[in-house]
Amino acid sequence: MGVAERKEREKQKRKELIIRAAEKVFFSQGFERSTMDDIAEEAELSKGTLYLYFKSKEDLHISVVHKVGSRLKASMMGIENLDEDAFEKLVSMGRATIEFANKFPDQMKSIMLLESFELQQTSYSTSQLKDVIFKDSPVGIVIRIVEQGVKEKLIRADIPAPLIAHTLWMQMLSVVRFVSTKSTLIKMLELTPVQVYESHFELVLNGIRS
Amino acid sequence: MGVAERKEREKQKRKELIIRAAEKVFFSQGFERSTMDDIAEEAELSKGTLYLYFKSKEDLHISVVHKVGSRLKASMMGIENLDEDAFEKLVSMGRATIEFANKFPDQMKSIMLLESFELQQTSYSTSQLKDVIFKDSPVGIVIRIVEQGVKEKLIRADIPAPLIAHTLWMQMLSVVRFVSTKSTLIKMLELTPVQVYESHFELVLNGIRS
DNA sequence: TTAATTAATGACTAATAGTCAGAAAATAAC
DNA sequence: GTTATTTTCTGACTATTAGTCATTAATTAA
Repeated sequence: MGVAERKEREKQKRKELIIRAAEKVFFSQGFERSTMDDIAEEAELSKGTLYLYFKSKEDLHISVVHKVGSRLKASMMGIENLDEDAFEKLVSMGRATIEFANKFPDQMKSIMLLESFELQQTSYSTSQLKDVIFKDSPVGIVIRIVEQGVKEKLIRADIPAPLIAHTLWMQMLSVVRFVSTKSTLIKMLELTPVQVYESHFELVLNGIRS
Repeated sequence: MGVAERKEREKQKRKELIIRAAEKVFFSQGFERSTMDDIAEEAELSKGTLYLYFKSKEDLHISVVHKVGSRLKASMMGIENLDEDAFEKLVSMGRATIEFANKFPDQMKSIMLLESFELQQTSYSTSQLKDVIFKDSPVGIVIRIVEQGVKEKLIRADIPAPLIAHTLWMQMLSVVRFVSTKSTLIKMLELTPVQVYESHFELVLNGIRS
């Protein structure tokens, strides 16, 4: 009798529904401004019900950001299989990230916020940790591209590939953060975001060249 | 008659007193957990008085973080005048930052948070902006060191020095953030924080070498 | 000494995250 | 088909706390 299974599926559906409603509310009003009542109304459920599926507003927020993160990752999945060398792929991934940040600035900010916070407070087992890091974040892809680059003798082999990959990803996030938070400064320096990004690629790729 | 001046000084003193009290409370309980009543009690003032000096909890928070930021900067002031070449100075500044982050992890986190947020929401005039960026953040020092490096022909001249400097500083913050938020991951990769930092210096300085 | 100005207070309001006893709906038992 | 049991949902309620403001106290000027 598949009743339990169906209920399980329905539960998951409700959860998704709530996440969708919360995403809508969070990104239209901002996290702080959004109340659980707003989200409940958007989801056409009562507030109490939200707490059956998420233990707190913060918990719901994390689910939303995870969802956004996996969307960014999805937008990059194609790049790994292109017929390009490692450097070209890394630049393509960078450009995809920039494009995402331009199209969905708030979503990008939330991803960066997640990357800054999550692991310090939550405690995962080692195996769960792998999932968390590699499921939503694009860093898993970057690692494989760096490994490809080491094989191609394009990227230096004296530093472990995963470390290079994480460094690249952090640096990518930091330049996106810079452009989005310091745009006034960039104008003041008589630069454009494009110049900042291009210099970033130039500096960073020069650093990892073998 | 210097009454107005004395009063002005006393006002400033009160403000400092409140900032000190708030710093104590914020860093012992965390920002979210700290209530304005806690801070008022620590400052031996009533809550209403806090609002005579700061327009909101967030405003007070920003003042506290600015103070912490200028302390980090102060700990670096000496380096600029050492008898070292630009690369050595940059590494020294990096190490000073790491040391600060190890000694005062919460304070460092708050600085990183400030660097992510501030400018997007507040609106300064161009001249004020310069102050905000260069008064508390160590980036002003980094710019001068990079300029020295360009003169010494150690650092590439094809990218504007301020842009290189900002990139370096962002990257420094991002590696500190990485080490502090992803320590479990670093262990998983069988690495140590020291290795992560050393690779960072190696990659980054290699990138800017002329 | 009195008037006027400035600073400080803390009881009060408004907003909202999270709870929980009871209602409603779905499922199982007979 | 009816009743009992389990699951899901509800929204009124509580607790907390940021921020306000009428009142009081202290300081300065007249």
